[in-house]
Formats: sequence, C-alpha cells, structure tokens
Amino acid sequence: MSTQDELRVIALAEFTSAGYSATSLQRIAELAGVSKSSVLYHFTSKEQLLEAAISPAIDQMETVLAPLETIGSLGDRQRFLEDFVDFLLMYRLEVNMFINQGPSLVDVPVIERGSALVVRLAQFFSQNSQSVEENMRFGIALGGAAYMLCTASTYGLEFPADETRAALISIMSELLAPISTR
Amino acid sequence: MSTQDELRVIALAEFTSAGYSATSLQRIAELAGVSKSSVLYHFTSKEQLLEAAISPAIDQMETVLAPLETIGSLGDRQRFLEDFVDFLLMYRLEVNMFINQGPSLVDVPVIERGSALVVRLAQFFSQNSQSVEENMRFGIALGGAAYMLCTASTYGLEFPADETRAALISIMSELLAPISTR
DNA sequence: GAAAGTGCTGACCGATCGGTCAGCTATTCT
DNA sequence: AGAATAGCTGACCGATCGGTCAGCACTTTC
Repeated sequence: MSTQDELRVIALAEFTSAGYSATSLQRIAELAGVSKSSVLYHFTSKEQLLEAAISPAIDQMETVLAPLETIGSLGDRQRFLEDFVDFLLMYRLEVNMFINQGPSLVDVPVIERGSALVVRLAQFFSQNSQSVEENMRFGIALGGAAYMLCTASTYGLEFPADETRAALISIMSELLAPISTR
Repeated sequence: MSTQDELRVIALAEFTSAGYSATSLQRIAELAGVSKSSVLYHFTSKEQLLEAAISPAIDQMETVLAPLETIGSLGDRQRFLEDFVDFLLMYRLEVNMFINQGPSLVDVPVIERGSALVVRLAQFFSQNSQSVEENMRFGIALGGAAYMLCTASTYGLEFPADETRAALISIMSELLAPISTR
C-alpha cells in the first residue's frame, strides 16, 4: 500500500474514533511513521485529507441510491435495502463519521454531498406518509445502524459479520417497511 | 439565570453541535458575553465545564435506571420505557453528546459513569438472549433515538413534542419488546 | 551525465489553544 | 470605617495547531 493510501486509512480511523478536530496531522504522521510535512505533501490540507478519506464512501452511496426512484415492487425494495446494508457494512467508518460529525463539518463539500443523499433517501422512505412516526422510523434506522456498526465496539460488543448483516437487514426491513405491509 | 448556569447551558449546546474539542473556551465566553478568564473562574478547567454540563443528565439516568433490576411484568417494562423516553427527551443534548462523543472522551469521569449505565441497560435488554439480533435491536434503539432527537434537525426536520414522545415510545417498544411477545 | 521529477524532511511561521495570575470593582460582613 | 469576599478582567505563558518552504536523496528522462 502506498504511503498516500496508508495515510488515508489511518486518518479515517482516527477521525472516526477521536473526532476530526481532535485529530492532529502530527498524530496521523506518527501513526504512519512519516513526518507531518509528508502528510501535507500528499494532501494539500487537513480538510482535503478528510475529503480523500470519505469521498469513496459518498461515491458508493451515490451508486447505491441511483435506482431509488425506480423502486416499484416490494422485491425491489428488499433488494435495495440489502444493497444499502452492504454499503453500510463496507463503509462503516465513513458512515459513522458522516452521521456523527457531519453536522459540525458543514462547508466541507463532500459532507454537503452526503447530506443531500440522506435527504433524498429520507424523502423516499416517507413520501407516502408525512406522519412523525414514519419519519422517525427512518431516522432511527439510519442513525441506529451507524451507531451499532462502530460505537458498539466501545462496549466490547463484537459480532460475526454474516450474523450482523442478516440481523441488520431484518431490523431495518421491519423499521422501514411500508405502512400497508405492517 | 446566573452566569455560571448560563455558561453551562451555552457550553452544552456548543459541545453538542460543534464537538467538545472543536469548541474553545474563547468561543463559549464570547457567546456568553464574558471573558475567557471569567469562564475559568467559574469552572477550573474545560473538562470540568464538560462535567458540569452533562452530569445532571447522568444523575437523572441513574435515577431512571434504579428500578431496572426489579422490573417484572410487561407493565413494569412499559412504564420503565416511558420514563426512559422522557429522560431522553429532557436531556436530549446531553444524551446526544454522550452517545456521539463519549467514546472519544474516555478518562472523563462522568463519561465513564454514563458508560457503565449503558452497559447495565444493555445487559437488562439482552439478559435472556445472547443473539446478535437481540443486542443489535438495543443498540439501534438507543443510538437511533439519540440521533433522531438532535441530528435530525440538521435536515430541517422539526416535530411536535407530544407526537415525538408517542412515536418514540411506540418504536422503542417495538424494538425492545421481549422475544416472547413478538 | 545533466536535468527533471518524486518522496520526504526539519526548520520555521503566525494563530490559537487551555490555563495562570495579579489586580480591579462592588458588595457583604464585622 | 475597614476587612473580606465574589465576580470578573487583561496580560501573559508554554504548548500545539495547520501550513509554508528550502533542500535532501533517489529515480527517471533526455
């Protein structure tokens, strides 16, 4: 792995666990075994390092959300949900960071891009219902999943990957099912 | 409201929205219309200001969790859940901060106290089941509720208080119901 | 073999951080 | 009236922050 890739991976892990503003370039450099100057050679600023760390996840979310407006049958919906859960599992660090720290990182372009996607997703899941509960079910599913996938390990909870996937799909299906099928 | 109380309220709001480490004492002082020195007169350090800001919430959580081990009937359980939801609503800022930034604030005593309470709560809701899904339902309910109560406003969502309470109780009851009743 | 480019470094910069301290003002206590 | 206390302040401190820059070693290109 190139130094640049290594820095991106380390930065993502630190940004997620300690927080963006609490993570110094110096610390990232030390963890990577290079100098701070080297970090700023590969990335022109701390903010650009953040962009590089999470933009692949936002790109992938864009791809996963592409067929959103064409979902028709319940089968379509189930397939989309599974793809979305796979996305959450694959990019759990990025998602957690976006969910937890996104609101304090407005004006970072990639964060705004992600926010727009979340709004689009929320609109889909509540388009046939303006009820408070319906909107809250979506919020709890999204925020809860992001929380589970990262923060849970704080309490020493570690789950097998396949079981995690199955459980997540099951719970989110339940939370996000159309009213008519509940 | 005394200057001290005002500082605590402002600090809590800023810590929650911008993050603990991203919030400077200077900024808190400016928002309160006093000098930075004045902040450090009322609170001996930034960390102690954090303690003062969230310890009332942790105290209240301790009170709410007190009857946890004596819960017997489904009625007990329902009453506890309602009390817990009321606690979440009352201390939404503190809870959000604890959930989102707690893991990066270990070694702060009040955070550790809160973590112990969450562990105790998790054990209750999964004591009769070590299944992955059961544990995840708890995590999603807790993390999701915390997310909804604060971050959702980022996306311009604002719900009436009473509807929020009812919906939250309904959703969390569903997520945390004993397996036997599902 | 000179020139150009890549990866990386230490020295250094201004700004800001959390925190200390002496001292000011106004109120309260004796 | 005088002493003590509470509330608050500006000046200042060392440390650390993100970021700049000249220059080093090495490889590739011409």
